[in-house]
Amino acid sequence: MACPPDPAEHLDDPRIEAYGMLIEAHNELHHALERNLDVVAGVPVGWLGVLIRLARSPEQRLRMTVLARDMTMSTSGLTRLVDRMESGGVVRREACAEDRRGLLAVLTDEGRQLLASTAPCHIADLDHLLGGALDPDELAQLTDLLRRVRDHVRAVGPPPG
Amino acid sequence: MACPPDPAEHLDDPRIEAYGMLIEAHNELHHALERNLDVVAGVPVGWLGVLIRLARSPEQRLRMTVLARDMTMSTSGLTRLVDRMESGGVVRREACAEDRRGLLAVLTDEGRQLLASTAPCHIADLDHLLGGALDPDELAQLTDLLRRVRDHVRAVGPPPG
DNA sequence: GAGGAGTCGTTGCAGATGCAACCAGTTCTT
DNA sequence: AAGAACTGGTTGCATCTGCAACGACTCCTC
Repeated sequence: MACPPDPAEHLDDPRIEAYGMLIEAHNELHHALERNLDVVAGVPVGWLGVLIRLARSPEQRLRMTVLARDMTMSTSGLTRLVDRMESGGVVRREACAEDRRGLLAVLTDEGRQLLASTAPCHIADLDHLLGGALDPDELAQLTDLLRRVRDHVRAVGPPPG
Repeated sequence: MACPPDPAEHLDDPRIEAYGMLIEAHNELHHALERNLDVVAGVPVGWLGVLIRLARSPEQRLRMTVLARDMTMSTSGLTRLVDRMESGGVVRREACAEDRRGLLAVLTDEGRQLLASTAPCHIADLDHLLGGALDPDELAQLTDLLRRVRDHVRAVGPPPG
């Protein structure tokens, strides 16, 4: 009930705490993965995200726009990322047959090779970091909760352009 | 069992999926909050993080280093962030009595005021975005799982410098 | 108490990101 | 079928970030 010296009135709100944890868990995990993967393979984690998504897609190719949405980044951000990866030879841009505006990011042989050589390391890191904290059931729970948050936010507000 | 055209062998690993969801939920939420808060108040979300942490601390002040750790960012990143916030008049740097190397980031009256005026909006956004996706029990579950991930990663690997 | 190792915070620098503006191509309207 | 409205992707620009290197200070060791 203090007045001037207590601006922390509603600041222990469970939603604020949840969001804080989301940021902190994300950042800690990101930094740890980035550092390790960079040391052993010299590959940024973002590249893996693209490589994995392409590898999972039919024909190992995806439209720039949908790849940007999948990566939850802006199209301009994805343009630069694909630029770098194309310079690195792991993806290639291909014209889109049905829509002459469109471009497809395509996994190259070199990209498949890079993915094959780094994925085991990435999974081992992830197992070390996530598997060490949560058992498989809890991990599945976490994934489910996060998916629902993601889907709801996507449904409510539009993504960045 | 395909050979050349199936690089997606172990790519549906639950740990990869969990990490992907963490990134996507984080990014979607971050963008949505940022856009809205920027429109209504012109304040970056990162500022709120600092303001909230300071407001919750005794004397509304925190050492730069511990603030950086709390924010899960590098000390150099925090230096610049506090620079900007100090220019904006919402925090102030104070010398540390016990350690003459150290500095304390201190919440100013203006900072308290900014927090008071933006926190309700922030909480409303969060309620809209998180509360719309998860009920209170699930939110608490999510927070708990994320906290365990954060703590484990922190314990295993050192933070960035 | 002198010297070396370690910590605190800042700065130069390079890299990555988003927004706004833009051109090319598509689709809707009339 | 012509023009308006829209979508897909790239670019200029500003911002934010982390790492490495640095000076200031502290603490431990001898």
